[in-house]
Amino acid sequence: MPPRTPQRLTDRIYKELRSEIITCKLAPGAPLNELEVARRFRTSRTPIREACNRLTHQRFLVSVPNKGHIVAPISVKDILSLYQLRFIVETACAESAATRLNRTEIEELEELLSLEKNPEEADKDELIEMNKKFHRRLADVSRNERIIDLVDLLLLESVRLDYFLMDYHPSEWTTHSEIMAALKARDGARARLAMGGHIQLTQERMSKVFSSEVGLFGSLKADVQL
Amino acid sequence: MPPRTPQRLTDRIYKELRSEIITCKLAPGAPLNELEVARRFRTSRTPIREACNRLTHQRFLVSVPNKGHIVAPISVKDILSLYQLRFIVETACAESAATRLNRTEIEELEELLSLEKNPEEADKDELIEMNKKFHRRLADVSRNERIIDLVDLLLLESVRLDYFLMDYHPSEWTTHSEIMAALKARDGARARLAMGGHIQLTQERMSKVFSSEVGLFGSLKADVQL
DNA sequence: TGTCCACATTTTGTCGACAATATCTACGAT
DNA sequence: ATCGTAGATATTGTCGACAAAATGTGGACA
Repeated sequence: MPPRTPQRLTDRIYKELRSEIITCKLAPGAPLNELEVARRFRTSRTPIREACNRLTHQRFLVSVPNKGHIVAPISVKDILSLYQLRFIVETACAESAATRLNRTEIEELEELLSLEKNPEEADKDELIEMNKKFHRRLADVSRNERIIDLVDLLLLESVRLDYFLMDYHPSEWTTHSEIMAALKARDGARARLAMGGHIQLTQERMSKVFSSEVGLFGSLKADVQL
Repeated sequence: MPPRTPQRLTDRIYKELRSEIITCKLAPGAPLNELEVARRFRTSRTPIREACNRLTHQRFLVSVPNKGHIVAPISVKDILSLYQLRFIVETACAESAATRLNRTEIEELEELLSLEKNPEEADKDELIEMNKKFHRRLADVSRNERIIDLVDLLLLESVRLDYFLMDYHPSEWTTHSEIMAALKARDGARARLAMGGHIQLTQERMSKVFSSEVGLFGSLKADVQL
């Protein structure tokens, strides 16, 4: 039998739209017309609607009943709440991972991070992807599907921020070396602290860049709420 | 103008179905036929489908493409993962709430808990509702919509467990007095510990009752995975 | 000139029908 | 007798059309 060709339109469109939102090909705040999207994908509105519903519940879209959808705006408040939740969940993941990772898994993680040995000359898209995978794998060891799905979603939102701020982004890079060291030392408390520091640092840079650079542009100012 | 009469069918049906699942009027593992539900609500399948999609993404249903939906089964693994996530998120909420609650809010919480002064003679439904409100309000003070929505969802799932195990449930009641005391003392660390203990205790009781009592019934055994 | 109302337009919400897919059953070949 | 297969059946996936709601526009009237 063929591997996996037949997929639901809904799923295909969902992934496609989500990807466009994450990479900011669909800009934050941009309106999304169902009929228009349907024409673009050459389908009826039904699969579009289902995809939009999913995206709305995952905060990639904002929908007003009987009015329409817009791509979720980005605000400092939003950035803060996102990283606050990541802090809470991922520090817990890091702590438990420290005692549960086996040698092979640790080696895999380290190999993954080899990209950031010289972050200056690495491709930004690759760094973003690597970062996502690293955090994702730490969530994986929880073996808790709820946690994995949650972290996955939060990481996707973070990636969207990465793409959104990429142009303004100074090429600073928050490394994972301290987390890695704590994991190798099998030190849960230290891993928790390292992860907490990592996320907090990332959040501070993100919100700083966002409020200082992006806030200056009038067209985007509407999305900024203090 | 009238307050808010006109509501989307989708929303109405979503809430209705969710409520039936939570109260176990729709039993775990029971199949859900779209056409059947549509006939029951006297609508077309469209609003049903949208409601089912939402319920699936919130883990109230399990859907297999081109096959159908069943009400999400309950397993010990599931109970553990639910309470593990609640532990992570709600301990953080309790800690920050301890320093952020004002006097009025503390009084409101205490009044809410007056029901459990003598839990033996209280109505079980009321206790369940009270418990949900208490945890929900602690999440509220985070002022973080992501956290609030997440806790809300996890609480709804917990309530479903309450209803499911209600018949087998010994009338033990895990009080909130220690949490309340820590909040009144404005002691964040203590509130975190108290909340952690509270959730862990609840989880232990839940999974014990589930595996010992429910596991004995053949019709339900299929849902139990270790 | 400003306000209000009716109508036209646009967009989402719902519907019934049909297509695609999976499951079940009966029949036939070995 | 068993396995495989072809057709029948049931259920979900997709579609195009219509209904309902919200918004925009123009004119009548004070």
